[in-house]
Amino acid sequence: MPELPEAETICRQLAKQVISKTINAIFTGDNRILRHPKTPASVRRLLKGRRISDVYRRGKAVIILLDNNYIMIIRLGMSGTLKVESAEAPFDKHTHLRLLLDNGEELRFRDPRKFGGVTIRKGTDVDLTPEFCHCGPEPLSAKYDPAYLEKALKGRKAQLGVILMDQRIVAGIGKIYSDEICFLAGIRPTRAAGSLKKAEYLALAKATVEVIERAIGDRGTSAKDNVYIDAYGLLGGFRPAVYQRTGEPCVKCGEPIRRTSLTGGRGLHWCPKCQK
DNA sequence: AGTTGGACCTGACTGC
DNA sequence: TGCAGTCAGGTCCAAC
Repeated sequence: MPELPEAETICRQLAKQVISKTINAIFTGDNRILRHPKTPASVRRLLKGRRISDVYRRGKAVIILLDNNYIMIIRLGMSGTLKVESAEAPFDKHTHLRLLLDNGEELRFRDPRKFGGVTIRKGTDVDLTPEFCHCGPEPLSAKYDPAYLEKALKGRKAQLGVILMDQRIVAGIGKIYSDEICFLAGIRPTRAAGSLKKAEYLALAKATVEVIERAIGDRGTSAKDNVYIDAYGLLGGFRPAVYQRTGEPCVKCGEPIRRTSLTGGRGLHWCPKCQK
């Protein structure tokens, strides 16, 4: 499922293909993925004839900046993909948005599970939009350091593994990397987030940066039942140490990986020996 | 305010 | 073989 490294990979690939292209036509599929505005007519009005001036990432979202000072926010949900293809290439029923570019190619948003969506807002600063005005710092920014973490997590009783996925605390982390960061930091994701010692906040901050940088280097993660592919249709190369490895031996000590259930079939994965 | 848990959605998988 | 049931999870929302 696309988290920060997956979204970053897609952004870097898309940037090369769509920046400075003009959107000549807009075709929609299932309109439920249109979050704001909600109608195809409004989306067409805002996008038609616009030139794409930039593509970048914020958290897990792909941000497309338009020359009319509007921002398109594309959330990939858990099964969303973005691809540039020839307008002649076939597309299936899960392709919900197609933007025809002036070079005869189409930027296509496909999302079978429809957890993703497209939002268009006025402005040039995504952090001022309702979608991101409460979003936490990027984990690879200077703002995200041990002192920030300690302050943000102080007094919090929720499990660390859950808090790390809270986009208001830190942007871009989901299930895979929450598990992986806790493992690398040697801290159980089931611990109350506010119970960490100073050295542990330091370890957590360091582990976050290391895991995210490594995952970006590997172009993201494609887990067992995971449908993530990048903008070139390739699978990610990151191999999780604990995520979805319940019962399998820990890569460091061989102890079977444990899984703690959360609500809705979700779970935290961790090594009972390596993580305290 | 912080925390918990259900709903959304569908392909892939499991079990009878 | 076929069909019902289960699982996965990002985000939003309701309820304690």
